[in-house]
Amino acid sequence: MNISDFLKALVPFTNDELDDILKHFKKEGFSKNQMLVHQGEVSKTLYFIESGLGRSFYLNQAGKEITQWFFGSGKFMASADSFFQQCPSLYFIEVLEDAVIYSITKEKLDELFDTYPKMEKLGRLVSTEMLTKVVNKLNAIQFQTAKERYEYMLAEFPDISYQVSLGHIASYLGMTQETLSRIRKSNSSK
Amino acid sequence: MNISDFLKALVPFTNDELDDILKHFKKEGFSKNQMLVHQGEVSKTLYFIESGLGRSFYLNQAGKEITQWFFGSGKFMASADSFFQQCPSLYFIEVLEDAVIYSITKEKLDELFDTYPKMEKLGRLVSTEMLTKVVNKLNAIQFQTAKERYEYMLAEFPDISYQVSLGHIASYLGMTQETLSRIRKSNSSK
DNA sequence: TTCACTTTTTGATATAGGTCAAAAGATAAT
DNA sequence: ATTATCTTTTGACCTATATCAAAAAGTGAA
Repeated sequence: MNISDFLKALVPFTNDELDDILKHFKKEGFSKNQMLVHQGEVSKTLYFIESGLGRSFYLNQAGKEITQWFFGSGKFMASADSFFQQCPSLYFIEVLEDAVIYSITKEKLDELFDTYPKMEKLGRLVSTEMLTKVVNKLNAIQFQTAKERYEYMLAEFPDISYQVSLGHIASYLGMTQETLSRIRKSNSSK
Repeated sequence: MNISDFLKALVPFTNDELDDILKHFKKEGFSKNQMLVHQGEVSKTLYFIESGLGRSFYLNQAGKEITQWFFGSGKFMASADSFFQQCPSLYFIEVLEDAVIYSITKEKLDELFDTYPKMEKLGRLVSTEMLTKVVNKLNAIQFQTAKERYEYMLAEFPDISYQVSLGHIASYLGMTQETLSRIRKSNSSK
């Protein structure tokens, strides 16, 4: 999804405003497996995925990668804690499928917030929407069986469920890949 | 914590602005066990807790109350999904300790957003902060043992951990009250 | 096409934490 | 004070899912 369509859908920007806003973004292609943010660094960049797929993940005590979130096309992507609070990132951000991405620095975004009250509104809408999604995932994770969690994933992110490796999905859903493999098997035999 | 101190700490409102903004809120006392929002209703009200304590919870399939969030003094409280998306609330909002609460309707809040760009900023800051907290809880719930989750709660909400019943805390942390009771016992014997 | 490497599947076993039931301890109302 | 009600603790047992190990399937480069 195109970034200007996305912006216009949320807040009624004029074309002049949109032009100026888009000037602050940089459009770039990234290829599969590129790492956009590393754990421990302070991330200064917010990404918007026009096409492609990304994820955030961290390394647990055992050194295993734990996927924390998937970012599909038409979504903003960031190491939220690091970008918004300007603290060292707990997460890596990785491109999973070749992607076309718009990016903007924190400074430029803050400029936009100062210039356009409508941008503040956009920021507020995007974060409340994200908040709702995280709360949904939290409820799914907290009170559902492994199988129900996988079904939640299929319902909420149908596209992603088929593009991404079993291990990434399993860690995202808080289960081992063995368990997810068994769930898939039992589902397919019905 | 006082609402005007809270607002001023986040965004530099002038005194005139603050006066006008506060006029849109209503100050009220509520007593323990009062229910402010019921599951299924569309909530039109955002609350700010000056003193006291509240929680959101829902009933699971078995009809058991599952605490979803605690709201301490100096925080905004709402059934976020219902208030922001104006959909039927998945949650109840209940007062747990006698409270002094400021409330504002969605209409009046939207008026404020339209009048004061600074209010948009406030809204954005409050939701990103909330987002960060929910993400933290999600990580705690998803990858920690019951005991670690309780320790996360003690660290993140030390005050609440002692004011609230065992059962409420247990469901908040995604475990049974029996398990939490055993954890507390094993902690105290060390 | 073959070899190296990664991902997924399968099997056997272990365990954290759930469930159920009942006792003990608090709290509140008459 | 006494009874009723609610909350917490304790014990016995069970189950979903983790862990460990190895086989099988898939992918890609030379």
